Amino acid sequence: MAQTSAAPLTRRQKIEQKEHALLWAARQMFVEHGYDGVRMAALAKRVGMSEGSIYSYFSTKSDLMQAIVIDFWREIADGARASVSSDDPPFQQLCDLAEYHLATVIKHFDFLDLTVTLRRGADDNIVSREQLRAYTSVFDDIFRKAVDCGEISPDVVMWLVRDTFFGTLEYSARSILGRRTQSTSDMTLVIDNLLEQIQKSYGLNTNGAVSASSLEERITTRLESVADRLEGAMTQLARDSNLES
Amino acid sequence: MAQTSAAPLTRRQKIEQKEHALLWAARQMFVEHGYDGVRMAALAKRVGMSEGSIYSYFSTKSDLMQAIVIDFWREIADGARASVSSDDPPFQQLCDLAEYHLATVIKHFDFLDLTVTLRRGADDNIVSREQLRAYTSVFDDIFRKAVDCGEISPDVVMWLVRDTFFGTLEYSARSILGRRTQSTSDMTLVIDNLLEQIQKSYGLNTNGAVSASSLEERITTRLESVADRLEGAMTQLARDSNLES
Amino acid sequence: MAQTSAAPLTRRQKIEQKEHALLWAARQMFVEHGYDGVRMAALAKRVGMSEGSIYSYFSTKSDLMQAIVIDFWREIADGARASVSSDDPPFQQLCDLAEYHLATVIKHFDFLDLTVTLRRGADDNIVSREQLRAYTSVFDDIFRKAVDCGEISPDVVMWLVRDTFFGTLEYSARSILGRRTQSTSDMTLVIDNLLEQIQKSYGLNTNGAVSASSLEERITTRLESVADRLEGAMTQLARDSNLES
Amino acid sequence: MAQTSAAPLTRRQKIEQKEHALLWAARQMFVEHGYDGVRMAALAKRVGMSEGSIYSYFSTKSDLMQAIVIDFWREIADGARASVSSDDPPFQQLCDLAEYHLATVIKHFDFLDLTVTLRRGADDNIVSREQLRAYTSVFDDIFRKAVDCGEISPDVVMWLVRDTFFGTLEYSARSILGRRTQSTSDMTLVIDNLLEQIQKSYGLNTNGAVSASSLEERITTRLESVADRLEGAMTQLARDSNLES
DNA sequence: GATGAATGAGGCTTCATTCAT
DNA sequence: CATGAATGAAGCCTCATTCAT
Repeated sequence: MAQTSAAPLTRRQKIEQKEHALLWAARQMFVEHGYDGVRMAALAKRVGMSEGSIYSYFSTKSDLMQAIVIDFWREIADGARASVSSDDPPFQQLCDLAEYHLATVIKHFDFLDLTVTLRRGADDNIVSREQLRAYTSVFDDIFRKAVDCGEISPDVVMWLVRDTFFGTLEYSARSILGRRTQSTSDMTLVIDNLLEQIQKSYGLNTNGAVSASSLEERITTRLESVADRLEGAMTQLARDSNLES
Repeated sequence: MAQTSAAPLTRRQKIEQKEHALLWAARQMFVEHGYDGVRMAALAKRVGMSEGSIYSYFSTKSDLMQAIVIDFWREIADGARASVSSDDPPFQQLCDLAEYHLATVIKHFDFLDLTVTLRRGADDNIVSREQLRAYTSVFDDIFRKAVDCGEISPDVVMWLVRDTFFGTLEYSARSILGRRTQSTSDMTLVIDNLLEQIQKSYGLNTNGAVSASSLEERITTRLESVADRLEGAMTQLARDSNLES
Repeated sequence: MAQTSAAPLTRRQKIEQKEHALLWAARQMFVEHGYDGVRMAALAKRVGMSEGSIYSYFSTKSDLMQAIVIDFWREIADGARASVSSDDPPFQQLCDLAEYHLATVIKHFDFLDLTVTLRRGADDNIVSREQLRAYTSVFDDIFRKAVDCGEISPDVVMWLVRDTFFGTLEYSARSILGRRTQSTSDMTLVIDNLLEQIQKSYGLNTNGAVSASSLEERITTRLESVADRLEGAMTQLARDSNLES
Repeated sequence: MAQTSAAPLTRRQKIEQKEHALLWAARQMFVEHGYDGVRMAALAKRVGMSEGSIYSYFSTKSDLMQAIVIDFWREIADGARASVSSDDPPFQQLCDLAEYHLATVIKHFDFLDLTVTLRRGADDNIVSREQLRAYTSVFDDIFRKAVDCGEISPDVVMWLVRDTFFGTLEYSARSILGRRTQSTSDMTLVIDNLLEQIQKSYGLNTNGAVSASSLEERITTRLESVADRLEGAMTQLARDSNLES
């Protein structure tokens, strides 16, 4: 805003602009033709650069891809966070997140597919697990809040629900895309069904079976949470040690 | 019949034997290095054939891959069918199927991943959707029986449950594999949780058999899981430390 | 005739029969697909032999081709000799030979072309010059007789006439084949023209026999030719118009 | 302009220079070893490029060959036109053309042979008939002029003479090359003989036999010429009609 | 003898990356 | 700094010929 319309910020800005164009064009091409289906020469022509220039932005085809993927995940992670309003009750937030996730997976299916494809790049792991974790943490935060609010029983194992949540949505997305026509009502159906299930199975306000969980149960749950933290700490420790070498 | 057990079945049998060996070796290599990562020359050397010979069995690298995938799906579809005994009540069958599926997905994760990768093979669709349908039909059959038996409400939309079923299991498999160590108790946890959810959400008799599983039993399972993970993390830590030397 | 109908002359005869079938099938395939376009495997299937068997008749693909070519040349050389009756005056014989040659070149053009192709087989000269000489000797014999008879001046250089003779006919064949439609009157035209030229240029008796052919006869021939060509052009035009639909 | 004569014309010129070298080297090798006998690797080494570089000039081995052939025909067609001086009487021009053609065919015999070989390239017609027509048109032009000048009888069918002309020369070239030694006197002999024949058979100024052609003869000839034009017009019409679709 | 599976040496072509201009 | 021609290492596949059965 401090910048008047005609003021050309040569240098840095121009460069970032080009990098952006490059990333965007590359992303489209990768989705369309697959990683191996894109030739650097074709990409260069598409963005109006020379092949050599691309290499001044990203030193490798694989690097370029990685940058795209990172951007993508940051983008949809932000979207996920934005899709829920922290004022709503956690359950509503979960519902919003589900809606966002399903819609996103369907919209960017090809790209996600490509992403998966590249988790197998033998030599160089283009897509890391970190990016995924950043995304799922949105769910985790809401979930923990739900527990705090008493909407969900504290002895529910989070990862079980998380896996059900994302697993069901992802598979449903594939299933929906497999059909001839994608009706939004199918999406609504999936989300309602999923949330209802979670509500019935783990919710507190219903007089469900889970509420009968005994004291012992709670004890083990706590133990588990301790184990979680311990494990996390240890893993971190191990990783740090490795990186030093 | 004129031929005793140990007799050499010249000609045809020998060839089938070789084809089998070829398929097997190729499968291993594809899983290990990915489709594009496998060079026909390397494969030839691995099975002890010449490059040219491979082409008398499969006229194309892509053909070979396709044969492998078809075999694989037939194999696990058969396994799925065999994993359930039709005498059991449908819910038990679903439980058995879940167990089989989760175990299978975990065991053959790399291969399945590869399979997904190839669904994007632009020009030639190496992996068809038919094979998948043949597999999921096992679930459908059981589900329908469950409805007939009155174990599941007749107004439940089958594909919703199917997507939840496979989606949860698949994602859980990824999640489990993502951890340093795979404990069988985690798998049990996932399956119990899934089935319980289905039971609660779609079952007709609320006081179902599964929920009757004794509290002690479940506590034990949880404890085992916690112990497993701690142990795993520690082992991993130790191993990592060693690598530094 | 020494051989009764049902008497199977096993061994030698059967073999020669097979060799004949092989040569014939190979010839057809070579003409159709060119030397390099024929795979020994395909040939084997076509004649109903195994690949290995072929090699017991001809130790090399190139050998096989050579045998075919030799047979071919012997065949048409015999045909050439048969096309002229030694009772006729030499000039008439030359005329018959020309007719035979032009017809033969047109009929077997593809094969002759193939033959030429192989004269360039760098390492192994599949088609030798001997075969050609055996063929052209038919011309030479007649020519010499013509000189002896006094029909042709003794101081004419034979090879000059021979080259004119075969050269004109071969090129004309190409030229005729290049047209949309092949009319026989074109062939007659070419032959008459050629012989008349030879007559005029090298003949001794100016008022030779050929020139004695009645005027009416020649006019008729010309008219036929004109009609043929007009008809051909029209047919072609009609056909082309149809293709537009 | 700022660039002196000897200055290096970087970029484009250098490339064209390389392309030229490539074409030339390839031509030599193709003539020497035949189309299939030339390996791209060997060619690359010969011109001092890398294999890959060749493909940035010609996207295919076949393309390369085609370019060579086109160049060749343009070259000799130009040569043919240059070999005759339009000031000379047509007959002299024909004589010069014959000399040029015979010398050219002998000089480039191997290449022409190769050219013929490739007219049979099953899938892709490497050598088109157009190129040949462009060449023979030189003859046609002179011939028509000769008719106009009254050197040749107007009722002579042009293609008959054309076929005799080129056919005789080509065959003679083969014949001369077949001999141990190529004497120029043989070439002179062939040309003199050919021209004399044409002179005697079709020339007007001699009191040859042709001049005796009766009135009827002339009538048919005229008819023929009419047919020629009609045919030409029709063919053209047909071609045009097709191109419209 | 007949068979046809096996061989294995290349052939053409592609393409990420570099580097002289 | 940008350019884009050059590189060159493989990759997949073909096919005449052999030889164990």
